[in-house]
Order: sequence, then C-alpha cells, then structure tokens
Amino acid sequence: MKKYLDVLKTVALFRGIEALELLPLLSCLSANRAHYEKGQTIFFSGDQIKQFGIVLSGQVQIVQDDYYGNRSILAEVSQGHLFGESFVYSEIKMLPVSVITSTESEVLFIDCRKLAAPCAKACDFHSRLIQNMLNIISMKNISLTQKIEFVSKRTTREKLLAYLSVEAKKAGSNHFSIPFNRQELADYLFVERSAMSAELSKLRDEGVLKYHKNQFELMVPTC
Amino acid sequence: MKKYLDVLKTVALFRGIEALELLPLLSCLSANRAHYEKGQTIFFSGDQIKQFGIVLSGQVQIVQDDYYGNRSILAEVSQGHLFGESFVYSEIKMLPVSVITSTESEVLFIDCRKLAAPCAKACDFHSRLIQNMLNIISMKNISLTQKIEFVSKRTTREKLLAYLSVEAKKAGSNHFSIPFNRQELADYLFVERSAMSAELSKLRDEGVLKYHKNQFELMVPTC
DNA sequence: ATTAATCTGTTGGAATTCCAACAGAAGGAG
DNA sequence: CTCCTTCTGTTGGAATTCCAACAGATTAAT
Repeated sequence: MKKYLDVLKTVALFRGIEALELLPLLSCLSANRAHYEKGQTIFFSGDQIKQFGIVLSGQVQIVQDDYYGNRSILAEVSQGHLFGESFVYSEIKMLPVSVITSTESEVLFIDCRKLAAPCAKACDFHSRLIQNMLNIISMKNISLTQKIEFVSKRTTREKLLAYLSVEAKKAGSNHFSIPFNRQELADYLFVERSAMSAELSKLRDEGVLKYHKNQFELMVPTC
Repeated sequence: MKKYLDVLKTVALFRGIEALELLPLLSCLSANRAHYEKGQTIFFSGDQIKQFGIVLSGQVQIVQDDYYGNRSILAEVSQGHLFGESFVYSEIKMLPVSVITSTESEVLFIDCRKLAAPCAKACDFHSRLIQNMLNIISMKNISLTQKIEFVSKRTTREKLLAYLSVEAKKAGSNHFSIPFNRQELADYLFVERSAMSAELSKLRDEGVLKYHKNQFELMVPTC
C-alpha cells in the first residue's frame, strides 16, 4: 500500500490528514485493495453496495445499459478520485449503473459504515472524513446543477452565453479563460462543435464577445 | 415552533428521530426561525453562507442571474424541504445563486457546524443527522446525474427512450407508469411538448411502445 | 347535463441543429 | 524547414426541433 501513498495524499477524502497518519487510518477503516484487468466489472448493475471505491491507478467508467442493451458512459473516474459514494450514501437497493475498468486498475474499497462509526481507538479522523465526504458530494452536486442549467437552454447560442456568463462571474471579470478546447466545450454543452464554432463567430461578428483560443471577453451589454 | 411539528416530522433530515425529540434537538442545534414576505431575498448571490434552510411554510426559489441580468429559476423548494445545503457543505466562498421567496414563507436555519459537532449534552442525534444529510445530498446527486444522461441525448426520441428505459428498469417491468403528465415530462427533458407528443405517436405507430395516459409499455426488442 | 378548464395529439412553416467534408492555422517532431 | 497532427472555422443540405394554433378527449365544477 505504501507505493500508493503519493496518490492517497491527493485524494480529496483525505484532505487535511497527514501522510504519516494515512496508513493507520486505512487499517482503522478496514480498507481493502483489489486489482482489476482492463474491461473487468467492479460493480454490477443491480448490486447493493456498501463500499465506495478510490482509484489508486488506472481508470474506471460508470456505465449504464438501457432497455435495448445500448451502453452509455456516464462518467470516467481517474486516479485519486472516488466512485460509488453517491450510491452508497443514497442507500438505494439496486445499483442502476455498472462500474468497469477502462484500463488495468488498482482500487481501494472503503465501507461507508466504517466512515461514520467512531472506532475503538477513538481516532478523531472520522469527523474529518465525514466533512470531506460531504464536501465532495456537495461540490459534485453544484457542478451538476450548473451543467443542467446550461443544457436546459434550447439553442447553442443560449447554452454558450449561459456558460460564458457563469465563467465570467466566477472569474470576477468579463475577461477570462475557460478550461476547455472547442471540442471539449461542445461535448460539455451537448452541442455540435461545428455549429458551436459557427455560433461563436456569429457572436463575435455581432460584437457580443471577443475570443482568442480559450481566452474570452464578454462585451458590456449596451442597453 | 410547535405549530410546525407536523412539517418537521416530514423533513428528510430528521428521519428516524421521534417527534418528541425534535424540539430539544432543534434547540441543541441553535436552529433559528425567520419570516419572509413574498419576493424577499433570503440569501444573496455573493454571500458566504454557513447555514442551510428548511422551508416550514410557503415556497422559495433558487435563482441565477446571468451577465445580462436575465434571471432563471434553478429550483423551487416547497414545504419540508432543504435549501442551500450543497452550497454550505461545498464550502464555496461566494454563493453563485440567490434564494428568494415566491410566497410568504417561514424558514428554519441550521448552522452546518452544529450538525457535525458533538454537543455538550452528548446527544447522539448528530450522527443520525449527518447520515440523513449525506443521504439527501447523495440522492439529489443521483437524480441530477440521471437527468443529465437523458438530456445529453440529441433528439426528442432518444431522450424519451432513455427516460422510459430507466423507468422500466426501476419498475422492474416493461409495463410501468410515470409521475409526469406530458407537459411536465417535456419540461423535465427540456423538449417541446408538442414535438414530444408527436414523437410518442410515432413510436407507438412503429410498435416500439404502447401508452395510455401516464401508463407505458415498452415492447420487447425484436432483434 | 352543461360549462369550463385542462390535457393531449396534430400539423405546417420557420428556425435551428446536425452531419460530413474541407481548409486554414497552430504546434510539435524529426 | 518539412511533415504530420491537432485544433478551429466554414459551408450546404438533410434532419429535427420549435412555435403557434387548433381540435378532440378528459376531468372538474356548477
């Protein structure tokens, strides 16, 4: 497990916990590790799970199969990130998704009940862990809500402006950069890259905004 | 406060806690109540909040104003439900939304730090409350993820089939009912009601499904 | 039973997106 | 520098959605 200390230090769930304290903590949590080949299934749709996972190496995907057998990828989870935590804490009886490895992977499992329960050694990491867990799930919540707000707009133009508005607000300036290239932004907003590019040009021509690469500037609205 | 006991009993955050224990618990949490007229602002965009709210009566809206001053409603929160909890636990410095009352309302505020901290009287409700809070936020998380999966589809037909697929799976049968009428379903999927109705008819004509009102039946795929 | 209100399905034209293909720009590797 | 790859913008036609309006069906109210 020591070989993964560098990864564990970056895991949001362990934020505020010293590297030296990590290994004892993991044993207190009865964390157990597993190795998977590429394409193996970690959790099966329909399972009831009590443990969430942490990707120590490799990458896993959250996938969903529809009534007709078509599989879609809901999320990709990379090194240092959690998966399954929302399903565990929502206490659903049947997992509506499957979790599979997209590469050879090493995964750490932690039982959600161990996280809350004050342990025999009365170690006081538990409240820290709970806070971190609430933090992780809440932040995901906010970004999901935000994304839904964007994609609720009916046209590419509206989606773009909604997104750029929020980015400007976040940056606290009408001049800001975004963390996506065109293709990634189009994927994020669920629109065509080509149509989006065209719309961006149009917005530029209309004087609504300026841009260069991933640097954007929203013009002041002339009411 | 006693007059709101009936509401408090239905609040998911207090699940598993006896009615008799509620009032002492609230005082332990230093919960405080406030009254608002219709249209008043409870939280302002830009605020840093440490308290989340519970709607005791009336209704509040989570709204977001874009760069151009256009306001959109992200959510409506009705009696017995929480608001602001994701923002509180995500520990963001500036609230990206405002919370306003859409009717005259009575709101209960609870400080997130009181929820975790074991109190002087060592009351053991805290771990229950934390579990409930994790449960609430996780469930919202799952439904948001699910919704994003639906609206990620590009056409009305695909959105419908993705949604109905999941409903069928949830019901454990290809015959099931949905909790929406046509307009509500269209709003949920971010499509036109009329276009959706047309698409439903088409799917019926093609033999993909049958329906009557909010009762649906997915035909077995003939591969 | 009659009226009113709501829900649902249909349709035609306008607007928009999607798709595929191409071309210029930018950047990296050899 | 040249080649190659990736990123970005453009364009035209096909497909889809949106919008508005209307009509039948259902439900609720009087």
